[in-house]
Amino acid sequence: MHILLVEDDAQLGSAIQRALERLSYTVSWLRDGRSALAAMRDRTADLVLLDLGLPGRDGIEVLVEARRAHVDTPVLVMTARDGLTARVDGLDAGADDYLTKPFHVEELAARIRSLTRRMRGLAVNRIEVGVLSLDVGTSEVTFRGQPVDLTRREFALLQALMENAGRLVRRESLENSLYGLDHVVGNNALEVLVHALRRKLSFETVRNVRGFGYMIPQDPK
Amino acid sequence: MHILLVEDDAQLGSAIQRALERLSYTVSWLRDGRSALAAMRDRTADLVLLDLGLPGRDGIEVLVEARRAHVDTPVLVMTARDGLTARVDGLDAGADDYLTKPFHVEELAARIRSLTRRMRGLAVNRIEVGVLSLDVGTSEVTFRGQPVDLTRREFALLQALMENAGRLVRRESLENSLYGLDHVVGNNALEVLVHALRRKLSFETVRNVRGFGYMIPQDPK
DNA sequence: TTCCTTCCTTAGCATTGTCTTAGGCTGCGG
DNA sequence: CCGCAGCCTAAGACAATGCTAAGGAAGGAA
Repeated sequence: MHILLVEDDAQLGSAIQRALERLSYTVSWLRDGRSALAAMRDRTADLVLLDLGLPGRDGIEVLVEARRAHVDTPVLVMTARDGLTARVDGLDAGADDYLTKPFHVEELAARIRSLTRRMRGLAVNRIEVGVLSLDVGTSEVTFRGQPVDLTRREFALLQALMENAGRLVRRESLENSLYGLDHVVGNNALEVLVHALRRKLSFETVRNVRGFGYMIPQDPK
Repeated sequence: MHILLVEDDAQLGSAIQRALERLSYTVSWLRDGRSALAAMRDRTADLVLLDLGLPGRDGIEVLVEARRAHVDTPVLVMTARDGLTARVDGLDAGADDYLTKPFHVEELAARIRSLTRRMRGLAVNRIEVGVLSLDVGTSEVTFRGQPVDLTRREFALLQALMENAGRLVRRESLENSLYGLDHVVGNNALEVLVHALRRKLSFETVRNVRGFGYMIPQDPK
């Protein structure tokens, strides 16, 4: 998964790059419109994160130009809070989603996941793993046919685990997708969260692999 | 089932066309108002998907013109503008439903299904959820048999919730359909609105799911 | 066994989300 | 020009949430 980040602000750019790399995306960071356009024409990226406040050439122009060249890579536009019309223009110009600065890394990660799901064709809003079912759209979860009330964090954790059902999800990877980079949380926050989730489902549902992380088996009980 | 898609943006247009064809609709894609109007006059389409941000001739004009020519094909309007104004303008001009960009394909599919059902005369413009009833055409709302006076925003909120009765509607999704992309609105505007609506109905009718959003149960009290 | 690391569990407290009221701006009709 | 309806922001109260801390249990290695 290769992400093209187009952002002129050094601080923000490097922060985003680090955050995304920690989520195990490959990130190419470009700082101006010209090289961004060139890179988009190469079509090597799977997704483009485009800042609209670029110096010189406007981000919108880059987008329009790329679309004109039939580059159909999904583009997620980032814009400052007051760029009101810019946002609308961005979508008209062919952006697939937008994000208003400032945003949380968690939010960005969610949008990226949603976009990649969408571009893989059939937008699957529902993840089913045995007796577990999770609807990303309505945030509803059922376990053995019964609806389960989860908090936001619990939901995010369950989603991350269910998206990788049957496979081990590394502790580090979970912490990154739940808390992002800017938030340094204590090292047992995740454990507490796992415990809360287990209590609401069952204790066998979430399995621990000592020293590595957690997983939900293909056929949870 | 033949759908007329009127959209000038190449990227979005082809995306929608592909998505709809995958759902086994027949799609004719037109890129400008003039040919759209001509096609509507032919009355060969069962449904029209009309983008309001057309170049040259405005989408609204196309719609008004078609209605004047007694073309009564159902029209679903797509817009990137402020949710409310576009909604009012569009519906005034004779649209049957609207959708704010960006939207998910499933959302579009749901609206299309609902529109075709409605035009088959099965369900009219009325949404009924238990003791709640809302008429999209006349903007009338009754609760426990009594008519209720709602403002435009309150109506829009209630409609969004009733269309998803029994399911949770994300806060973000509500904000998007109420305020469109012009998201400069403070973050508790929605809460104040919910409060106003609850006061006019009852406080148990609109349920909150902390951290996610709101919902109206299948059987509201 | 013994020691050390990792994980589980509970409790306490700071943060955040939501509800509610109040106040002010805007546009429209008398 | 005034009054009113509609809808926003601001601010305080209060409860849910999610963190840290801390002690105990369980796994793994010598």
